[in-house]
Amino acid sequence: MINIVTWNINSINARLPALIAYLKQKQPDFLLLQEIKCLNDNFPKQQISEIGYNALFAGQKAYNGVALISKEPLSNPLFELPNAPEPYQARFIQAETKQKLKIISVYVPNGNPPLKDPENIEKLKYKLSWQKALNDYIHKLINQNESLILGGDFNVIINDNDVYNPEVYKNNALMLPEVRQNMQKLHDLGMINTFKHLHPEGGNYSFWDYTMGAWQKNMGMLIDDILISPNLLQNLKESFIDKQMRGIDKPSDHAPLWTVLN
DNA sequence: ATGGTCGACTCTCGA
Repeated sequence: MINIVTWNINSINARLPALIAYLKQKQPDFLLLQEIKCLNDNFPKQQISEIGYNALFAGQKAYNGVALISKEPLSNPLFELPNAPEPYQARFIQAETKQKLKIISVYVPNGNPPLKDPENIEKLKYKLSWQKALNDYIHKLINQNESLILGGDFNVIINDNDVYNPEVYKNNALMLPEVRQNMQKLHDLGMINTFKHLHPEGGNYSFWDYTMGAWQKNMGMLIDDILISPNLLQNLKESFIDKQMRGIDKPSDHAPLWTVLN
């Protein structure tokens, strides 16, 4: 059994006690983090290694940042998405397990605010370019018959039933048709969205905004996903969202999403 | 109950 977890932690240093307690208690094999929001020099590698975990990370100042936390040491790290748009942002990290699984943590650009003012269209364009670069890269790996675990915050509400009120978000960069089409491309390449494959009914969320009492009112959305390559589908056991982590003191606005393979 | 999101950073931006 292999447990893979993705969690947008919204600052690894603000969340460090919760992270350490979570690793100690739940013992995932692989934890994919997003929005660590620190420079590499400020990554808490000592505290993580003290509890028996390895860490690879791609950080930057103040924003973004991704990491791979693992029980086994990982090899062949890649810290940049090939052909990603300029300027560089820390949104991609990949490494390999002993069994030659490629594990990838991504923080896809948010892209808001959409349209309206011309200056801000740049964020949406950056998102679309980044998604295309990811799709091209995954396409290449699938053609090479690699075994892939691709997890992270994709910043896409895939279906209308993945958000409490789709009307509110219909012009939002998380739901725009071209953004959804780029996400659909991963599916068309054969990648399987583990949670949605096992729970197609909708109404399950991984993110609740800090504002509006969104958590208390269950005004959430599903934007965190773990995708696996088609050659791993036979091993897919279960997937679930660990909602209780959104209810802790000083929570991230995202809950961890788990996938179990055998 | 006189509030109302959070985190990083220099005070405003990004989510």
